[in-house]
Amino acid sequence: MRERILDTALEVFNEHGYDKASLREIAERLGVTKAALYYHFERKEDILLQLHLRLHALGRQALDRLKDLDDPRDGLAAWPGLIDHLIDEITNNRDLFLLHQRNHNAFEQLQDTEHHRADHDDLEERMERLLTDPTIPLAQRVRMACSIGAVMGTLMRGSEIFGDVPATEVAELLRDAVHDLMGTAAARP
Amino acid sequence: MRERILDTALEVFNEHGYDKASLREIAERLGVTKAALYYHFERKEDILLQLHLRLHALGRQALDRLKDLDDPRDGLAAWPGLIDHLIDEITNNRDLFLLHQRNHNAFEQLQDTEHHRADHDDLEERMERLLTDPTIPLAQRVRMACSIGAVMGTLMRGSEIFGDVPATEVAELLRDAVHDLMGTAAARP
DNA sequence: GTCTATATTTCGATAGAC
DNA sequence: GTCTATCGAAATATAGAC
Repeated sequence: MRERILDTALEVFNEHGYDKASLREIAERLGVTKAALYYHFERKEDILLQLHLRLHALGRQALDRLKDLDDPRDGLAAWPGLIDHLIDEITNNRDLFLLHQRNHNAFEQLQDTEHHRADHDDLEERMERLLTDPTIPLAQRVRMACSIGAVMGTLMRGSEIFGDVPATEVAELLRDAVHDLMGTAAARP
Repeated sequence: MRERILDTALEVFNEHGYDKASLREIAERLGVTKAALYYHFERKEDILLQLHLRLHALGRQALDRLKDLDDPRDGLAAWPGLIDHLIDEITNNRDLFLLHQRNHNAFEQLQDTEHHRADHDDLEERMERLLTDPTIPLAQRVRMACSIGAVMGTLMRGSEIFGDVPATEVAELLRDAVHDLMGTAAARP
């Protein structure tokens, strides 16, 4: 039941935005009442938190692979694999990524109240640490940020723009584009 | 005074998100009361609408330039100029773009209630029309979407990641990156 | 144009029965 | 685990004086 609530909440949150989405509507879609939700989650915020953890789990393994490299600069070699992974994950979990992107403020305020800051080692912070790593040339870091933005920006609104094109075809073109984007970076100082 | 309200509202909206931002806080920062705001704007929604129009004005001229081309495929030649323009506009109006990106749902619900759909010819719709234009090869359209995502994604979180780097330097690297991204696209079928 | 009230609504959250 | 009923808070919005 917890999972059913989370699935439905994800739907409603994406339709109205987290703030304007009401627990009443979530409950109604599940055929129960508001109070029933409070048996499974203490606060509305906790529902969002669990969805955040879903998202976090998706990225953890990918970033762990990068982290285990001895030399952070080897990250460049691992980058294409990371991007491929990202493309797959966004394609398979677009709702989750959409929620995160379009409710940025809600997720930010989540971290303020978050009690378990110690263990959860936020996904975005790790990405930020990577993009600010001074041992990586600035030009490359900019291109890393570009590639992430390109993948996100293209796939997020994917269904509206490239909705009539097979997802695998878009993914392929996307990989090509990012390849060109990162490829020439190594040739520069 | 209207402009002062809009400026302050933009600040508060970006700090707490549109939904959680209260008119009380906006009024307090201006040293007036809530009721005073209602003399200048009929509803909270109208404040957001005016900020939307500010954003819309920024993009209109750029897209108009593209629109006036006889052959839509000439858009490819004009694309680098459009991207340069976009980079400048985001750099000079980051708060406005941030508001739009991080409160997507609020802006969506804005259009539902919007009375003046006729004239306002939404910026996003025009961009979407361009990216779905079937006379442009799919590979190029994907790269157009990529370049927009790259610019947005990099500059939006710019102050947090590349905050210690001069904006002009980031912009320069960004232009290079987008150039490589679009450059090789022409060489493909 | 700005103020002091106050009306109205909606939502998150709780208490206690079943 | 789910229900009915209700509380309390907060926000948008309005009425009318100055």
